Amino acid sequence: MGDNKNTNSMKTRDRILLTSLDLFNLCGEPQVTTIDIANEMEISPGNLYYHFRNKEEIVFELFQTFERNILDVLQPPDDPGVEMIDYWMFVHLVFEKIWEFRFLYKDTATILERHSKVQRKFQRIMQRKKHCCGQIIELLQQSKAITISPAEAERLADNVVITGTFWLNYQHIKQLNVELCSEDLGLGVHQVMSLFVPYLSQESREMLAAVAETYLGSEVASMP
Amino acid sequence: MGDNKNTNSMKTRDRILLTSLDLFNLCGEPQVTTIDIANEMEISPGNLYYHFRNKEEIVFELFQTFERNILDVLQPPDDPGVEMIDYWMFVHLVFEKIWEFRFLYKDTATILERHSKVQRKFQRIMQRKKHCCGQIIELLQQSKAITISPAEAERLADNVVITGTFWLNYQHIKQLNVELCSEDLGLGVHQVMSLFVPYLSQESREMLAAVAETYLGSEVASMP
DNA sequence: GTCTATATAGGGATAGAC
DNA sequence: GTCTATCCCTATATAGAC
Repeated sequence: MGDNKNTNSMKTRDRILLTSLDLFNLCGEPQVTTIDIANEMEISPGNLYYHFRNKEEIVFELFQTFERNILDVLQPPDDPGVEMIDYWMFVHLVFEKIWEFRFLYKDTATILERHSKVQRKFQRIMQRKKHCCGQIIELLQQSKAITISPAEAERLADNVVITGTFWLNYQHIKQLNVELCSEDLGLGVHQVMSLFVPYLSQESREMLAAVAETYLGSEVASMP
Repeated sequence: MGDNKNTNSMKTRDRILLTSLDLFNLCGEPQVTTIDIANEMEISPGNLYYHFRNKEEIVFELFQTFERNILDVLQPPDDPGVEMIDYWMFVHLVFEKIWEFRFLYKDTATILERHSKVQRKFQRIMQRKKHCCGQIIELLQQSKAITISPAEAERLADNVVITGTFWLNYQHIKQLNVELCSEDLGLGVHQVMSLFVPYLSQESREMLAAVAETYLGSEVASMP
């Protein structure tokens, strides 16, 4: 039943949401029918339609949960004493939240096509990601950890968002047979952080390398 | 009828392929039915099924054309006298080919889901992109235009492929109302090239900036 | 709240005439 | 090669009993 605690004691409405999320993440939202969801839960399709007008509404509700969660996470560290490890953890949190709702990122086009409300919300999340990235660059610059021109900072922010948004898709195509799991997310974090590396001071670069070593360990050596 | 010359004098089979390509690119492959294709061409659905067993076969044939084309393009420049502009043009050619078959990149997951043959082929195209990128880094290093460690070169190559593969998706979400057109591809090329910038020598960096100026002109100023 | 049964619609695909 | 007619299947969604 995936990572979520989905027990029979829960309200049916919530169980539908959790089961849908699991199936969507596993098979892709377009592949999962309302019947599939009902079967998996061992309830009748009629029951499902008592709780939700249609499949769209399930997707929309899941998206709203995602939106609340990710906007919550997208508060970059801003203490004066932030270290490289804090940035790493921050990116990791974002990746974990995306992982939890990865079906939204697997078939984004198809899903956004249908609901213009979700379109704009998804767009705003990406803008927010970029804004966060800008703030982080600002911070790094203040602490002399990075040297970068405004124009390059703009390109860097876009590249961070692109890699942060599509790394899962990339990895999925790269290893079609191997099923990715949440333990592999560190590789994505590493990939994103690597975008900052050439701009970092020698000192910060070494600190980042140490963090990567800690969090990836041998994994980094076995990367394809 | 899009960019392709699709005239009534052509063989029906080829007209089906061109019309499908246009509709797929315009609306997304999952949204387009065989009926839509037949209607657009003003032939009967039965006629379409005379030429193709099913929709899958149309997609597969289009994919094969794309594969031949892109593998043809993915030969990085290797003359001793290559300049920054040659790399720019190379990336531009890749973007143009992807643009021509952009439906494959818009709903990749859904499309790959169905045909395991296409899966492996698409995977190989990405590997090839990365290989190309590696060769380019090698060349740049030989001509002293770039300084980069092997580990960083590996991350850079992945980032280049990610941005090269998903920039269209990114741009599409970013500007949902505005319809992207092939004239905007320069922005994607610029985004990819920006990944190399921090590693470039001062001289090469200035050359690249000049090329970008020429090919983007005022466009670069109006970027969001 | 939950079930069973069923209506509806749309897309994929075929048969057979021309 | 092309058309018309039609079939089948599957997914969505509803009605009404319990």
